[in-house]
Amino acid sequence: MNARDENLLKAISNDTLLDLTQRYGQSALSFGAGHGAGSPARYPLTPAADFLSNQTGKSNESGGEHTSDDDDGFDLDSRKRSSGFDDDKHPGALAKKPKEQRSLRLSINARERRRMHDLNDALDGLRAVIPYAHSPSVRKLSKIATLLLAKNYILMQAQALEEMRRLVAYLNQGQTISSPIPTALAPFGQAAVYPFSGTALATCAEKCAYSGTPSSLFKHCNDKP
DNA sequence: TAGGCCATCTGGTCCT
DNA sequence: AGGACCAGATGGCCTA
Repeated sequence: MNARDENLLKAISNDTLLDLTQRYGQSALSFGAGHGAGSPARYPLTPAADFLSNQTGKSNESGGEHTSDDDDGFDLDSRKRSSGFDDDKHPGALAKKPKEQRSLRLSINARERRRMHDLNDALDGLRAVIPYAHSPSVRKLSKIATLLLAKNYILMQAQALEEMRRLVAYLNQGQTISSPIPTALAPFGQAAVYPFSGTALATCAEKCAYSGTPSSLFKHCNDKP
């Protein structure tokens, strides 16, 4: 782990996460929210895909699933124009390769693109279940911030569970078995960990102020204090 | 304008 | 052999 990551890790300390969690309660834990059907495509067409959409139009292939084979026909020049591709910096560039290698390379590129998109989808899923302010005024968590926040969230959940177990054990001491354990103290489930039923999300600025530790994690905050 | 974040391409390595 | 995974390089976009 490099120094930058360590700083980020400190920035997303357990205390900070506890604060966030207690502040936002369960409302921030919209499991699956915003990650289902109907959400706009997050990946604008790459030059390759852009080209393909034109190609498929020309070639009478209507709206089928995007496969790696589809990408085999994409136009190198269009990619070079708008995707930062530069033959000068890539001496072994695609255009100079035989058609067979070129087609193989394109298929590999398409697979890699899909793989990264899957990875990003998974990160979006993670963002959806960790407590931070999901609002239009708050920029999406960066990848590294998502991972670090998720890690601390897991640690916090484990800690909360352990404390809850201790509490239940303590309450059961000297009490008759007949008295039922309140559901709010159930050792499992969100109710035990999130007794707060927060409804409205606080602004990012409030969140940042509450956390007390302005950090690089909250650079996404666009709210004015 | 510098720095952060990101998408993409690419070649290498490992696995099935 | 083909696919998955990875890390480096590069350029675009956005923000302070």
